Parts: sequence; C-alpha cells; structure tokens
Amino acid sequence: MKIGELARLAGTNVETIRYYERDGLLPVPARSEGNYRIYGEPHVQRLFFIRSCRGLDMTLDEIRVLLHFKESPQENCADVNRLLDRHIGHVAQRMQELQELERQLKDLRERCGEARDAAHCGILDGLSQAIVSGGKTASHVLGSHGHAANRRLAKGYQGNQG
Amino acid sequence: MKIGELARLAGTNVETIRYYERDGLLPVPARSEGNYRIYGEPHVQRLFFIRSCRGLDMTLDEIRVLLHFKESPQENCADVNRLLDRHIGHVAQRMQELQELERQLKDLRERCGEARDAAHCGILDGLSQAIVSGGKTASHVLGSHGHAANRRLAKGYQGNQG
DNA sequence: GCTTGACTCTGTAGTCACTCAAGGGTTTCT
DNA sequence: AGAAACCCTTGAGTGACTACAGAGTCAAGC
Ligand SMILES: [Zn+2]
Ligand SMILES: [Zn+2]
Ligand SMILES: [Zn+2]
Ligand SMILES: [Zn+2]
Repeated sequence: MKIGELARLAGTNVETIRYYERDGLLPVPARSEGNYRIYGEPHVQRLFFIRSCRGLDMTLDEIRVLLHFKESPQENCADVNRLLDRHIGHVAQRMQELQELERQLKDLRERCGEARDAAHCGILDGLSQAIVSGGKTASHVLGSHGHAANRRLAKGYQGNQG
Repeated sequence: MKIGELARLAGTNVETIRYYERDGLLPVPARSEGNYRIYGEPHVQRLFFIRSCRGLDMTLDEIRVLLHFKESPQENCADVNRLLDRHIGHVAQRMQELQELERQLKDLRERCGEARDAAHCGILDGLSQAIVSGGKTASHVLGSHGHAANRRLAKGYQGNQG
C-alpha cells in the first residue's frame, strides 16, 4: 500500500509517517517505479504500535526501547517493565503537579469574586507576589498547554475517529 | 542593576530575560555606557509577575493579556477572571486526560506480572493492539514529558531553591 | 599598566514531535 | 489529453526556552 492508505489506517498524517522514517522509528520501505513508498503489513503493525505508545504519552525515545524488545523476542522483558513503571511515574508526578496547580489557581480565582477595576483586582495582586512554591521537578510530562503541534494532533484524532 | 542580579533575584536564567525582552514581555531597559542592560524595580516586579504566571503554567500569550490589565488599572477586570477560569479549565482537562492515561498504563502494566521473554510479554502484546481510546482534546496543558527545555528549567528551580 | 576573571553583549542553532507549504513528479479517472 | 488526486523532497515554523561561539566591558589585584 502507499503512504496515504497507511496514514488512513493508522489515523496519522502522511508527514508524520515520513518523519518517523527519518527518525528511524519506521524502517525504510521499498519504492515503486515512480518512487512511491510501498508498505506492507509489518509496517502497519509497527505504526500502530508507535501510535499506541504515543497515545499513552511516551516519548519517541521510550518507544524506541520498546520497539527494540519487540524485535528481540528472546530477550528478557524486565526492562520493558521498568520502562513502563518509570513512565507511570512520569504521569503520576505530572498529575500531582497539576493538582497543586489547580489548588493555587482556584485560590487565586477566589481573590476576585466579581469584576471590578484592574487596579483593585485581587487576582492581579495575587500574581504580583510570588505564589509559586513547588516548581516543576524532573517529570517529563507536559504542562497545561499542549504545543501547537499537539493541539493539531488532537484535532486530527477527532477528525479520524468521529 | 544588571541582568545577572535580576536573574538571581527572580530565579531565572539570564537568557530567559533576554528572551522575554525580544518577545515583548519585558520592556526594553536602559543601557549603561558599556552597553549593559540596566534594570530598576519595575522590571523586577514585572519579571516576578511573569515567573509567577509561568509557575502556574500559563502561556506567554495568556500572560501578555494579564500584563495588559496591570498596565491599565482603570479597565474592568472581568476578562482577567475569564482568562483565569479558562486556564483552570485547561489544567482540569489535562488532569482528566492524565488520569485516564494512568489507568490505561496501570492496566497495561498488569499484563506482565514478572519478567519473562519479550516474545510473551503481555505489555508488548497489549501495545500492539490499539488501546488508546480518547485521544487528546484541545487542552493546551502539556503531556507527561516536559520538553528538554522544561526539564532544565526544573533543574534551575531546584538549584536556586536548594 | 597589565592580567585575570567574572560578567555582559549579539547572533545563531538546538530542543520535541510533529505540521505546513512550495514546487515539482506520478498515477488514475474521465 | 487533461484534470484531480496522490506522492516526492526540501526547508521552515511551532513554544518557551537553552546553549554556545566570539567578542566586548569592568573591577580587583599585582
Ligand atoms: Zn515517560
Ligand atoms: Zn478581578
Ligand atoms: Zn491556559
Ligand atoms: Zn513483560
């Protein structure tokens, strides 16, 4: 199949597939006479795997490790477990941070019950003092605003599923 | 004061301050004879404000709006409230997504109680099927892995606090 | 006056995981 | 044959920084 069909199957952009190839996540496929990429079932499997992992918010590096184990069926999978445990830790940590954030934001919000003039707005006042306490630690889970890239990815998801 | 002192005061990188200036968040400061940036108390206040907001995971665009209201004390602050409400929504939404993620990841983790060979690892098997259900919506709160940038910011925070 | 070292300047490139667009070539349908 | 749909490569853009190169500035000590 050609790249467009693969993209439809996996609910991905064509560009994303080419990007994975450049990045070494997808193997270089055969080419047709007209220089088109030609994919087979293994590519479909692999791309599904990658997209599943991305859906679970793993980094491409994390996914690379998992793919290695899929390619080496005889190896012990203890490292897979470790990787997953670490990643669960990443997510849990980010959630804690966001919980603390939500608390602080709601605190802040209560400082201005209803609108008045900006000079006396409790929110702006609150933000002028250093409220932020914890700061982020070393989790790699993203914050409250996905990149522009992620936002468009999200739209892509909806478009392909809805 | 010079840029280094300002950076120490605010717990920021020097480069970040220059970046904010380029981006229009910090006003262009006066220069010394030797072409050094010279800052005063207003700059300190403003940078603290910005860093507080960043600590609450707002985007620079969101912060730009808040800064506008700080500059216009006579305006009604209803938009401040709305912005904060929306941002709280961003955080809440991201938390829901991460909760769903955590559930899926723990599910997945249970498929491989203890290590065996990769060929029979329930985790790898599970990832080969499309588990991912929801997909991200339009929240702009980042995912489980902060950028490289964020991770270093985190380290900076610790270095300045510990 | 000279050196050392800490600080600062500008400008450019890199991060992550894509996304988009320009400017072409290929295939398929009518 | 012509048009539409698809594909190709290359290069640039996203957010919020960070890092580095190569140069200039400043205070202290000798
Ligand atoms: Zn992770
Ligand atoms: Zn208010
Ligand atoms: Zn927000
Ligand atoms: Zn296993």
